[in-house]
Amino acid sequence: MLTLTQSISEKIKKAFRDAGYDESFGQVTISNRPDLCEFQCNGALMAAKQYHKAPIAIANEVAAKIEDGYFASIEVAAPGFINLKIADQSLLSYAKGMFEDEKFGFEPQGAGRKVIIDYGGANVAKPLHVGHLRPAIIGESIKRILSFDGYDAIGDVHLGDWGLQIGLIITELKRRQPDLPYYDDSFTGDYPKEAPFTIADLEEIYPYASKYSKTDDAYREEAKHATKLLQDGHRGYRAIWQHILDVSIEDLKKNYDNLNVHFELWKKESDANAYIPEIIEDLKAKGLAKIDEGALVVDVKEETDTKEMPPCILQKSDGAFLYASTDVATIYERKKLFDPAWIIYVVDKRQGLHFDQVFRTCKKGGLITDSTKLTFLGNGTMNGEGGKPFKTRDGDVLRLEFLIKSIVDKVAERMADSDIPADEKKKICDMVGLAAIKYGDLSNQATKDYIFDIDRFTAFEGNTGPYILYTLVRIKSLLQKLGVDESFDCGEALGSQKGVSESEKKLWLALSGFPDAVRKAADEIAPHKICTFIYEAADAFNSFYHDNRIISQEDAQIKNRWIALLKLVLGVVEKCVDMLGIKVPDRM
RNA sequence: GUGCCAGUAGCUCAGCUGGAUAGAGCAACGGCCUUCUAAGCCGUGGGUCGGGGGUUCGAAUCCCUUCUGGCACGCCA
Repeated sequence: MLTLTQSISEKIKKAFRDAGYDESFGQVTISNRPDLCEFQCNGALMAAKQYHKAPIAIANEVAAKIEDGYFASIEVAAPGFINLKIADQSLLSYAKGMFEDEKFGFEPQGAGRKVIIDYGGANVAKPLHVGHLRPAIIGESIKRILSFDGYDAIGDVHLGDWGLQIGLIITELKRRQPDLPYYDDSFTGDYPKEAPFTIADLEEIYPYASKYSKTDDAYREEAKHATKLLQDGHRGYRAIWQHILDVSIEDLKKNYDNLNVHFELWKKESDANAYIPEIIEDLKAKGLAKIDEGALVVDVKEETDTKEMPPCILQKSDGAFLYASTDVATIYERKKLFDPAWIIYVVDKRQGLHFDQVFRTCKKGGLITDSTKLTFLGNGTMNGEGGKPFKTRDGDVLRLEFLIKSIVDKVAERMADSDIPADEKKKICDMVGLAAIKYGDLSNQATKDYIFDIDRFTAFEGNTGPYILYTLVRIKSLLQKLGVDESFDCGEALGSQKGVSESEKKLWLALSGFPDAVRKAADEIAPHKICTFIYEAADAFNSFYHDNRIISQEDAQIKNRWIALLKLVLGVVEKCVDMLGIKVPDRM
């Protein structure tokens, strides 16, 4: 079905046509002057130039042609705006269509197309830290939005398991436990099933080794060498690597689960490793990959470049592969295994140049064709107070679980007086805390840096996740008190326009913007547009709620229409919140 | 040095494919709870949209320039 603005636009376009003008000027938008009208058309202003005519004259001619009955008022305002108010019955009739549609009037566009969203960025052997939060939250939301838009949306965690970090751990572990069989080249038996370390050990070993390698060149060289040996298939190192994977992935799954972030694919950089040699041979054969300063590189400069564009390095002078190699190979692998129409990377924006190089290499080398769109969605950084990077008091990166805990604790403080049983309350605090974090994050543009202020996010007033949840909980509670069940016929309840108040109409209008809002969010891969819609709907609902006593309403027709309204608010907003990856409690 | 991004109310952010009086939340101030959850609602004050040019009937939005801040620029990921 058409969205409300589309369907109004159709009528205005017809009027432009009937008045002898190009119908493209009939596009209608939601009014930016709600005091004057609900919808506006600026087409007469734009048509004035082409037809060499005063805009006001065009507007008047067009307004005279607009079909009567659908609108409550049609006004022309200087210098040439056409201002429209929709009639109650037209609006309710549109709302009826939303009820009857599985997606509330939203027309999916992605059917039959596969999109892979790469938004994990987690590394094995390293705990999730605050830097992992944004890609996880944004990526999960984009996946849900695109899935709603009909795409076959696949989230891939794409674990970092193949770089120097593993070499560092192997080296450090060797220093600490040199007698382990993994380091004995003459060992031919089976390696132990059990890892010689726990996740807690790894979380200590890696930072230590990383730090130490910066002060000791020989140590660093050894780690690089270990990385190379691992990639070349060193048996013992492969076994250690497998232990690291086993221990880490279990822990990561648990942590992502707690965030309500889920991946369809748990692929790893190493999975793409097998493709690297053939890709390199191919690129060499095509004359694209060349030795430069000892490294194997692909020149990715383009004539239109206005900036320096360093080549994409596929193989280091010591023969080892690196970040760019695995990313190129990953795209190749994805093309081969899934042939997606679209691959979206939700990764820190500081990696923009790297992905530019990788994408160009893939396109130049024919590893990917025009049938697969590549998008780099660089997310901005989450900063602490004063816009400075989020650190602990000691200056270390803050672990994600600590951040979440501090938010949930604040929520619990707020809920201390509630008489909800402790175990249920705990679950509610988790949900509300996560909603505070996610809504706070997603209501900002994904590509911009933003300030995460714990006190502000846990304040629970204004445009926040908890406010949204509170609103939904209110509605749930109302419907429960009203005893409304599935059999309630919303369509029939919309038959009467009796006594539609201003606040009620505003709420219907707000809800009718759902298809447009989701369309924009999907087309622009911009979850914050969903947040804007949610807030406007919640705001309109709370005004309506304040103005009208629903349960005690005696007129059955009005009461039933209000029940339908409640159901539509709940259905639409819950859908939106779900697209953000936020869960709604039954009470709070 | 080259390039990218940002600069909008005291604070945090929307708005940016040109349109009417630039919006919201927080903070400040003033109202509203014997009545469906006050984590709410209603209202007041607060902005030469970093500065300067230009294009246009019309610019926060497009172009140029300049200042400030952040980031990235060959063998880390």
